[in-house]
Amino acid sequence: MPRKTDARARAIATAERLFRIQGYTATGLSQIIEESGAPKGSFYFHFPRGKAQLAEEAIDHYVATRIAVLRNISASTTGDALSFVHQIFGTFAAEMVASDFQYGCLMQNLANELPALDAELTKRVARGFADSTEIVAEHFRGCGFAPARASSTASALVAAVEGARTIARLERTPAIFEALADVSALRWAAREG
Amino acid sequence: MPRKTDARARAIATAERLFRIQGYTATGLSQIIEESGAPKGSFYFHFPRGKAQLAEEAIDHYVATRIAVLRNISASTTGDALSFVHQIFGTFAAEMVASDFQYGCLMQNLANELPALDAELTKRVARGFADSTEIVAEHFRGCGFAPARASSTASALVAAVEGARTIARLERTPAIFEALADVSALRWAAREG
DNA sequence: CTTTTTCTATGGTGATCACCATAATATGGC
DNA sequence: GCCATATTATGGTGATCACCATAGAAAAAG
Repeated sequence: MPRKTDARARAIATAERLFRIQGYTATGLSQIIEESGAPKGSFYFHFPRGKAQLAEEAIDHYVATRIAVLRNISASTTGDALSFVHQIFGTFAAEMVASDFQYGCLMQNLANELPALDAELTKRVARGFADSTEIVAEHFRGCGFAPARASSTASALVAAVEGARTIARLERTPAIFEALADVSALRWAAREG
Repeated sequence: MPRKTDARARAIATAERLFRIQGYTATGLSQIIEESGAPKGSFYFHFPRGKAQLAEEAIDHYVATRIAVLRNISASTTGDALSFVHQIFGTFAAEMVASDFQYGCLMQNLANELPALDAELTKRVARGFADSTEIVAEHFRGCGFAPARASSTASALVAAVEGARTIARLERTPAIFEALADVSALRWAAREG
């Protein structure tokens, strides 16, 4: 008994988009249903646990995509920490420019509305950050960083990217990403020069 | 004709607290009125423009407090960039621990709900970030940094603090602040050692 | 005390919220 | 065509949302 419609997938994609732009609480189910073009009558058939379940599936998709991006960057800069960092900043900056600074990070948006989230959803957000950080740390270890330093640097990098997103949305310019790249470059230049 | 009640001030303080914990959209006026103990009948007397005005006054107060904190730290670490940075991370980490990781940054929470904000409120959020960054940049210039490098470093620091807040709330530990401090220390040690 | 201003109580507006019960309709396998 | 499952329409639930009109109470000024 295979699926016959794409209403479910479209609802998830629309939810991901709107949650990133507006946030979780500020986005009503009616808007998601309307903009996704999905039928209004079948929402609770596809998502019996309602809005929370929809958010879970949206963040699962978001995290998977983000991890894939990080893995790609890591693979293309093997052994080169500075290029890795620069490419991360560059990629996220480009994404923001492409969306005219409308899109935030879904994990961050959800994390800033923690009291509205149930335990399961909270767990997935935390896991998204942990998994992202681990991939970055793994790359740094591959550059010869000691494990502790690789972890610290990875955490710092992930935090910086999140903060940069917030500020870039507000200022509507990728300047903050360039500032972070500059500071990183200084750091490595200082170590080696 | 002096003020006779503190209902207004209490509403602002409660709004600031709840907006920091729950976000702007997720916090209803009814909750603010109830928790502040303010009379229900006089809200639109004190805040004729409603929720938006309340948020404006809340962020004005928040930004003023934050700027005062930054100035204090700057004054106590004159000419010492590393101590300045460490004390910033330490202070914000301590604030988060003290509130059991409940409080986010009001500027960041509002910035993540931009579509729900009117132009005036958006402007004040942006100004809060700009003013904070300028104070940090000023300190770095006082440490002998060239103006461009002082600005980049200040922007990067502010972004890192914002991202760290998000992650710290989620993980319920100040570890991310320590990671940032470690990375900063490495950076300066590399330059000087 | 009277007047003026400041503040609050009451009770509502329509809109939207997430959610759901019921029944009808598609669509597949047979 | 028949049956079982998958999907959708309809029409609602009570709750909460931000907001407001009106009137009354409290307090300062004269």
